[in-house]
Amino acid sequence: MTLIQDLASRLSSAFETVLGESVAVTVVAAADLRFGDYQSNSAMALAKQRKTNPRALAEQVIAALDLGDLGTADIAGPGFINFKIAPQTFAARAKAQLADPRLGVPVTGEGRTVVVDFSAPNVAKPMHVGHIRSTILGDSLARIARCLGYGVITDNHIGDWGTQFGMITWAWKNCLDAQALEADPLQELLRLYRHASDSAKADETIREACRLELVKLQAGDDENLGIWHRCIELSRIGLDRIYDRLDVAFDHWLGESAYNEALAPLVERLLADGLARESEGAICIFSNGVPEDPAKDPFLIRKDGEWTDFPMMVRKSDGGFNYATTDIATLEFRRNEWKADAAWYVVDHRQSLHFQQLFAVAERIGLGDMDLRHIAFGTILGTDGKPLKTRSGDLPQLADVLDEAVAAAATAVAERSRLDTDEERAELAELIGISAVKFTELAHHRLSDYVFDLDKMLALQGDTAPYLQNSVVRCRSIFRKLDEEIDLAAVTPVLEQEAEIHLARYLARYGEIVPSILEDHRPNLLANYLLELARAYHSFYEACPVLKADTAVRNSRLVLCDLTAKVLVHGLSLLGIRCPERM
RNA sequence: GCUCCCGUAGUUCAACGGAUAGAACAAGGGUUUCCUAAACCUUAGAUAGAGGUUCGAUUCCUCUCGGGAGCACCA
Repeated sequence: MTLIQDLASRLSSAFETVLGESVAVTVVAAADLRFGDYQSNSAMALAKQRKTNPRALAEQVIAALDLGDLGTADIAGPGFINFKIAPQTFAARAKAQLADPRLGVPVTGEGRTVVVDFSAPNVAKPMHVGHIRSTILGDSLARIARCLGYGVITDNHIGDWGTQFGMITWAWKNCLDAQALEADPLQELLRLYRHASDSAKADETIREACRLELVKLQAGDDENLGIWHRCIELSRIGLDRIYDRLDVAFDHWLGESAYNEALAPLVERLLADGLARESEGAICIFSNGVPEDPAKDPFLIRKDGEWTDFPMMVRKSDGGFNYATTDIATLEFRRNEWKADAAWYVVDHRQSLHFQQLFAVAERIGLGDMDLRHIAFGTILGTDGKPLKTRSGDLPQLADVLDEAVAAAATAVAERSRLDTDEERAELAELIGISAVKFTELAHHRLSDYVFDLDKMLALQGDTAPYLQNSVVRCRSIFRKLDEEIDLAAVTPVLEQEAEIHLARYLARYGEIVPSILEDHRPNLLANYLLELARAYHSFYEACPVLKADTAVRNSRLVLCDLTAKVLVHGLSLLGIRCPERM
């Protein structure tokens, strides 16, 4: 049980005693430590409902409140109830936390299966910087959900069946450079794609030719399927290399092509059930009048002063399917085959309208009980403040960006690392460079745009991954210098210095932070927490010598060091970031 | 035109409707015979504007201004 849960439960009993009925109460970590460690606004909220005086209610509640030896409570302002936790409570918590493999993180997702759909690059095009967000964010959310006990299925729903394959196939047939393909397959595929894309843009007949290649592929044409297989195979090599470096793995790679067989029957069924109908030669799903407010209806749009249909198209007039069809089929598969209770789509915010439609369709086809989330994120901007554009083709490739990050980290390592061998240093540079990129992503609010600025990303001080990693290294270093075996599990810390209490206070919050991330799918809350914890540790480290202290104090502080290292390592692992032993 | 997202220190970011808006970078001043200075301590600096709801608003509502995105055969 976390401190918040403990306090809330005791407070709830006190309210029940006073009011004669059970009521919901809230307790949150105090924003300002001068007021205590935790606070509750419930007296104000409940007094308002009952039209009584909030301070008077709070006083009655505090009189009825049994905090045991947790700490003390008092009233402030218009009726805040502030809790001050006793140092020995924090000490006992630290001891218990150290003995707990979960470090105090509760299990909140047991029995629930969630599919996390993220990364999903288009095959045959190298990943570019724009793919960082979905990949890193999705991986972290999957790790966090797994930690909380959810059954997690990660699925890389790659774009391996869409329009770009028509283009690539056309270019493959018309201007493949076999030697270049041999030498550097990924670059040749990219060249083919760019060539076709540019040509199609400029020339109507080429656009049509590409479209026909796609139709042939989707109809099962042998030659086109052969080319397709070859492209997938080659692309996988490049993708795997990047996922390896990023330490990202998927349970499944069920791309759009995996659902090809399901699409035609799906559309027939939608037609038969009256959920879709023909329009201008295409098959579409229209508004069914729910919700009543047309502005909230994803199938309506305002045009020339009136609300007009904005249907979801499931079959094009040429008979081809588009990704709306695939997404519906994919969702059904995830429910039927994987028994998923939830699906989280970690996808660019620009697709929010599409997901509103998809989720509305899910309701209509009987999947309304699924918890479907579009976990949207903002745009990565260039240093000019404008979005990096996908179509232009001149986006920095992800692999190059990672190389640059590692190179910059290598410079820093060369200047300040205490590691001896070149091998260790190279390994550290790789770790720090990748960590810096990941942490930059995860420390931001997912909906905000951010400027992709390598220099800032790699400023290896302040609010960065190396700052956190360095805290762990400092913890570990102490234990390397310790020349005796101590059974820390037997030690009950005694907290006297403010820096010790402050550190213990933050350690106790870990179990409260991790579940809260999934309330709005925001790993940046964890990133912020870890920075605060690391700051508390660094301050403690400066103020409280460990190894030179008397035995009892030393052992007490060793518990804090060990627990800090464990929480930081665990928290960083939920962000997909590893820690070095030394740096 | 309509819909959605976003406007917080010079810069990059925080803040379930809570109290005196919190960090980092940059700027100024300090700290190392002492466990890793990728650190610590310290000074200065911000809610775009106007209304409204509320005991209480950066947060919710309305409008204005500014930035971005989306608007059926692309994904």
